[in-house]
Amino acid sequence: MDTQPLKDKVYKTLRYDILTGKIPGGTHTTESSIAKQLDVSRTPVREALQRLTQERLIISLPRAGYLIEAMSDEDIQDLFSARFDIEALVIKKAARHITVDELKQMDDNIEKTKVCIRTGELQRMTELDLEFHAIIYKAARSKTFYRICRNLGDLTMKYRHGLNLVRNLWKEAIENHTTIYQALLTKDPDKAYRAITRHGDQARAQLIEIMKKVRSESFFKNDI
Amino acid sequence: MDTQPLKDKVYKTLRYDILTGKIPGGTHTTESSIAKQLDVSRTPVREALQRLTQERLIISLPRAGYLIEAMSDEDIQDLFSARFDIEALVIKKAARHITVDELKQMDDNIEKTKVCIRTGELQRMTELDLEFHAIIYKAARSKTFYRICRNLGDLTMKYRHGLNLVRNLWKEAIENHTTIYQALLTKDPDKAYRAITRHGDQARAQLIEIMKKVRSESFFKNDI
DNA sequence: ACAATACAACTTGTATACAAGATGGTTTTA
DNA sequence: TAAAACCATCTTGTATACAAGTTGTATTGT
Repeated sequence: MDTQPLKDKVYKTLRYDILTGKIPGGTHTTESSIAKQLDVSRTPVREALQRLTQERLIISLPRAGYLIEAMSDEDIQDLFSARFDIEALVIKKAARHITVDELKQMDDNIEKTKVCIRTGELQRMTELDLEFHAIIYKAARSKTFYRICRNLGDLTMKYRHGLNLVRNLWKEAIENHTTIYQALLTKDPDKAYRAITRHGDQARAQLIEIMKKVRSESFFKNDI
Repeated sequence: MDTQPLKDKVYKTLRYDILTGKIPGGTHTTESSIAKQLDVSRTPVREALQRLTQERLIISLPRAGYLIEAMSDEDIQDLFSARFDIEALVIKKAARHITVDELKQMDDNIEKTKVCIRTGELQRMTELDLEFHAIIYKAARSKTFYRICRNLGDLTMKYRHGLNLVRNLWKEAIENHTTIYQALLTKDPDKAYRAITRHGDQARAQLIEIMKKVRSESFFKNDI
């Protein structure tokens, strides 16, 4: 589409680069430098940066540029906990409303993910994971929860990036997805609740593990 | 403060006017008209409008101005349900972490509200209500939940405006606040959970009642 | 009279010029 | 030599000019 406004292009570009870690947390940047890089004026860049600021992906330093948000370990854990707390709430609703068609979509999603694990398409796997959870959000039949969950899902994406490095963790995740799917098949809210809670607990444990590793690695690097 | 950027002033002004209903839902407006009214250029207005668009308070019509969001009854109920579902989750956490100082703040808040009910300061009552809930959000010790709850609280504010007209409803609300406070005093998560759930159910019932009234009134008006 | 086309008046989208504040280095003075 | 003041430079903040798209109306032709 040629008709897409520049500000949206800029927004999407920056957002993607931040969420995938291409622009690492802690990076300092300015409106002009981004404008120059993307060959547009400052105006669309300003608007994109403002949206990202509101989404808490970057921090505006008044008259001193912008900083790519780097959450503390504590904040990251808080984000993950909150996300799964809310998803646990949401899945109960989803269990009551989910349709056979949506269950079919989940099943397809799981099969596709299995293929991706074998072929090692990391990027695609992340997309499929987002999609899987989005099916649940949608099945809950609440616009408000859908919006909140999508937002949290996007935010966590940034910090889940380390997971891509460990093949094993994806296997665990897909097992959990299968369990969740089976629970939803029976339309039992409590069963689904337990399934997603386990998924969340494992994800959180993995996160802490990875954070430890990253921490110790960078510790060594800084020490040399 | 003279140092406050114009865009922030514009944002706050518009936001307040929308949330309090001074600018009614469904109103159509443009960047230029707002700029003229507030005697600033379009630039700060654009940025304010964009923030509000992201917050779902207004809708951007590409090259055709802006529309003040007017949620459907269904969406409003969804918003209220989601808000109290999440608050129920949050208050369990709050019950575990709340300090005596915060409990004192709640107590003060309740006393102040009682005074306001007698004097009939509607504006102040709304502020105190937001404050009461904010104490709970804060006591949950989760930045993520705090952010979500504040956002939902602000959004519901707009649609709670009808409540101001009915003195009786405020009395019910303050009774519920007292119950919640007492539950938190005992630091019993489940008791607190039950208290806020009741508060939510009543608020939702009141909302439906008021929506019916508004609906039938406007029905008559349109019928003449 | 009706339909189609063109134009005029809106709208937002984008670029740019300039204002104003903050920061850091350099120069000057004690 | 050290400290203070000033200025150059970099940042965002704001205004404005112009581009481009959309819509509705008026005019013209059939």
